[in-house]
Amino acid sequence: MAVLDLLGRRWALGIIWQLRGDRLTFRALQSACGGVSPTVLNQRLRELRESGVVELSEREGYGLTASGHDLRKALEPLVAWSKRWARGAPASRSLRR
Amino acid sequence: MAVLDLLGRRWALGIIWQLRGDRLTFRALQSACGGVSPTVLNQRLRELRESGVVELSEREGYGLTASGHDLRKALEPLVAWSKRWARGAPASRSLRR
DNA sequence: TACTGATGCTACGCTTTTGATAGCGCAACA
DNA sequence: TGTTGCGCTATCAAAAGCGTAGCATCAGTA
Repeated sequence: MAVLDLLGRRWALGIIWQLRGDRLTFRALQSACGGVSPTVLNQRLRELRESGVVELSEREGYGLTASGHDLRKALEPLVAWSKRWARGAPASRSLRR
Repeated sequence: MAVLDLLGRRWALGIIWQLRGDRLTFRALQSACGGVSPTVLNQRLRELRESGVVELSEREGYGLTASGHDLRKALEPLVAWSKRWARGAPASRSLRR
């Protein structure tokens, strides 16, 4: 299941989720993701671009490809679940780092 | 989006996916995930248990909770997407480590 | 009473990944 | 000619992950 390898890296899911609406510049994306280090952001973006999920246009910045939008749609049940989960399990959010 | 933090760690999605059917013992789960080190597996399992997604029964090993099964269902569109993606983008699977 | 095998899990040392910060090269603009 | 914003890289420290070995416990068995 290669997709779990692609998406099971830190920020990968978040990046896709942040790009669900308008296109974002590198720096906008960086701050939207809570200040990821540019090293990792760039690495993730490279992987996602090589996977055909994310694309960069010079004018408008980063955005999802058609395939990426499909992926974002496939993520929606997950987000719906997470909302239910956040409501139902308030003690569970304390993951120490 | 705390769920992306929980699930955006290595093996987290895979563990949930492996538990979709029967319950598995620690070691069975370990080999089902391609030989994850017990250190990481145990840490992920602890996080997932604290989040109420996975549970351990002494008799039958690890399995999903009701919430965990919901999550697994929410993951199905993602798996469907990944199959399409694997078919359509054969050049994309080469993520260097 | 050992002995055997399976369980969940920890300890250790090392590699890889991620993080924080600074800054480069470039282009548009004033 | 400076300034601003862009994508992105360099560097180094910290955190996460990995591989291996092994512990403690319990059930079955001889």
